[in-house]
Formats: sequence, C-alpha cells, structure tokens
Amino acid sequence: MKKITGRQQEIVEAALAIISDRGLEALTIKSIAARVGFSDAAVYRHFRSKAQILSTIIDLFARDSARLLREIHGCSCAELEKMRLFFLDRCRVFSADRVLATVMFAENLFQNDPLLAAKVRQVLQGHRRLLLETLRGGQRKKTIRALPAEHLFTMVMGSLRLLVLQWRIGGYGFDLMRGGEKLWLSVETVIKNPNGE
Amino acid sequence: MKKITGRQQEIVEAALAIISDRGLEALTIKSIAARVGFSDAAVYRHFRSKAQILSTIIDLFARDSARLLREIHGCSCAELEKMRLFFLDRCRVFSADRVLATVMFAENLFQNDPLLAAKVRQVLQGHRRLLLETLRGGQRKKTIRALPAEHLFTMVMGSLRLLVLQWRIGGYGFDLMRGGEKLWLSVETVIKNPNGE
DNA sequence: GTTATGTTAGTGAACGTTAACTAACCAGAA
DNA sequence: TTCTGGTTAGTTAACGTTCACTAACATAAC
Repeated sequence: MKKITGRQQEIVEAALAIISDRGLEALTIKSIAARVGFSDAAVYRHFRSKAQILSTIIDLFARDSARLLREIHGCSCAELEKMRLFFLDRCRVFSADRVLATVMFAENLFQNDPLLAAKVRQVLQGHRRLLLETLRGGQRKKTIRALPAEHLFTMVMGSLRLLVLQWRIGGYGFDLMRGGEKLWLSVETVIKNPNGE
Repeated sequence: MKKITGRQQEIVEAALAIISDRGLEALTIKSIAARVGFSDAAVYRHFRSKAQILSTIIDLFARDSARLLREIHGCSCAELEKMRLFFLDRCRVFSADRVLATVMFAENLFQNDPLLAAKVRQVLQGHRRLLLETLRGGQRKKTIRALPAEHLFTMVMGSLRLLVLQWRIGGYGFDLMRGGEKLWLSVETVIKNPNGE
C-alpha cells in the first residue's frame, strides 16, 4: 500500500463522486479531470493509468473491509452479535459512502480487467471466510440454527446485498441504516436456534 | 410484442452468446456480426439500433417471466409450494440459458439507457408483487412465518440472487439446479411457520 | 424491376494515452 | 544578488483505436 498525495486524494474523490452520481460507465479520464478542475492530461501527472485509479479505489474498499474483519474477529461477543455487527457495519459504511456500495456490486464490471476483478473477489472471499467461521462457531454453541453454514451465509449475505441494491435502485430513497436494523431483526430471528435457551 | 424473423433470431442468439461468454461490455455490433458470420453493417438490415437488440433480449426475459408468473398464480398448490416453484424455476431457466442470469443482474448495466432500465425494473417488480402476495397468503394460513413480508421477500430473493451470482463467478462450476434445490430446503426451513402444523 | 440482403468504405464522436511545451518554484554557484 | 539547472504541475494538440451508425453499391429471387 502506497502513500497518497493530496492531489491523488482529490482525483480519487472526484472519481468516487462520478461513479456515485452517474455510474462506472461515466468514469472517464476527461470526466475526472473536469471534476477536479484541470485538463485530462494533468491526471497523468498523478496516476500512470486509469486502471491505477480504480485500483486505488478498490484498495480503499479493501482496507476498510480488513479493519472491520479484524475488529469483529477480536470482539469477545457472541456469534449472533458478531453477525449483527458485520451486517450493520456494512450498512453504515455504505450509508456514509455510497460509492462503496457501487464497488460491492462491481464483480461483473471489472471482469475485463482480471487484476481488478481478483482484488474485488479477494475482499468478498474475506467476508465469506469470516462469516462462515462465525456461523459455525455459533452452531457449536447451539445459538445458531443447525443448517448448512454455506446456506446461512447465502441467506444473510444475500439479504444484505439485496437490501443495498433496493436502496440504490430506489435512488437512496430510504435510510439504509434503519432499513438494515429492521431487516436484521428478521434475519436474526430466522437464523438463531429456535430450540436454544 | 413484435414478430421476429429468422435472421433477427440468429442475431439475438449471437448477442446472447457473447454476453454469456464475455459479458455485456464485449457486446458490440462488430462482435455480433462476426459471430453471425457477416459484416457489421449487415446487422442494421435487421435491427434499427443496438438498443433495439437489447430491448428484444429483455422482451425475451420478460415474456418468459410472465409465463412463469401466470403459471404459479394459476397453480392451486400451497403458498410454500408456490415459493418453491418460483425459486426452482428461476434456477432451471438460468441453468438452461446462462445469459438470462446476466440480464437478471443488469439493473446497473442498463442505467444509461432509461428505457431499457425501466423494462428490467418492470420485470423485477412483477416478481416482487407475486412473491409478496404469495407470502402474505401463506401468513394468513399460518404456514409462513409472521415476519414482515418485505423482509421474507428480501431473504428469499436475496438468497436466490446470491446463489446465482456465486454460480456465475465460479465459472458455472456447480449444478445450479441441484444447488438451488438444496438451498431451498434451508430457505424453506427458515421461512415456514415453526408453530404451524 | 422491385425487394431483400448482403458488401465495402466511410462518418463523427469518444476513449485512454502521449508529446511538446510553459509557468512557477527552488536549489546552489558566481 | 543574480544566474543556472532541475523539478513539479499544468496546458493544448494530437495519436491510434474503437464505437454505433450510414451511404453507395452488388446480387439474387420473385
């Protein structure tokens, strides 16, 4: 991970704003330059290529994601609580920075650039590993329902993803945090062990 | 809905194959023409624009989807069974025609063309309406868990979507039908009323 | 001879990227 | 202090490619 200059930060933020407003297709060197307020060529004083800008954005996503994973892993709370933390933290992050939600759904968009695609996939793999581990831990303690952990993962993560997608498609028309909190109550209800306690 | 000539059918199939193999970004008039076996200009003998080709593809998806919705709506079986039919039918359709799975995840890809985006959204709305209706019917009969129907929808549809996504990302490395059947068992377990029967 | 279905050759626009150049600033040597 | 060389960050103009799309023309069927 490299240090980043002020100008690079500006460029990345401009790129994020464009993706957030008009989608990844609208992200061109020209549109970035226009947003920052200088010519297209000037962008190349700070980044070697467009791919490097995208790579920096994904790194942002990955770094934040790694922080979350460490945080939850080190937490001494129960497994269901860990799941809740993950679920709601994702909502919080996407709420605060909408473009990260775009990156989350970018598996297909980066498929022309295998390097970027691999980077995104790696982040998602990290989520998967952590959640599966947590789910299995909860199942050992009989707090989480005894269904295939893979299935529970698909249900939890699938619900989260669809919620975020609905939020994006609807033009961010509802409060994602509140929506996430309410949805989590239902998700928790169905994944916790009904025979427990 | 228009009638379609043989050549048009060929072109649409070529387009579907390209999307399926190399993604929507690789879908150009040139690539379509190459696949059919003639020059790019010849495509315009059969379609007025690229958008019209895409529109035809979405129509295909919509027509198939409408058939499914009618079929399930007219079915006299229980609500949980209807949900199962929907879930597995989607798996079956995507298994048979992978590109339809691509279209299912194309909400963000068509966002630059509002007409196509609206068309896709309409199909998804249809799914949503049918499933919510079915879920609420099951809740009235106490066969489906008394949680907000919207949440149940998000969980079921989210699980289905993530399953299909995993299938696509993994290079179609597992049998989607079998995966869907197994996942459905878990989904059904968590959404059916535990106090019922 | 008209209609349908191809061809080749071309358009203008957009893309990422590079080239050539300039203005501002900043060292150290005269 | 002033000259000199070098770096940094910007400019305009252009490159080569690809895109969707069009015009002009050919050929064969009816």
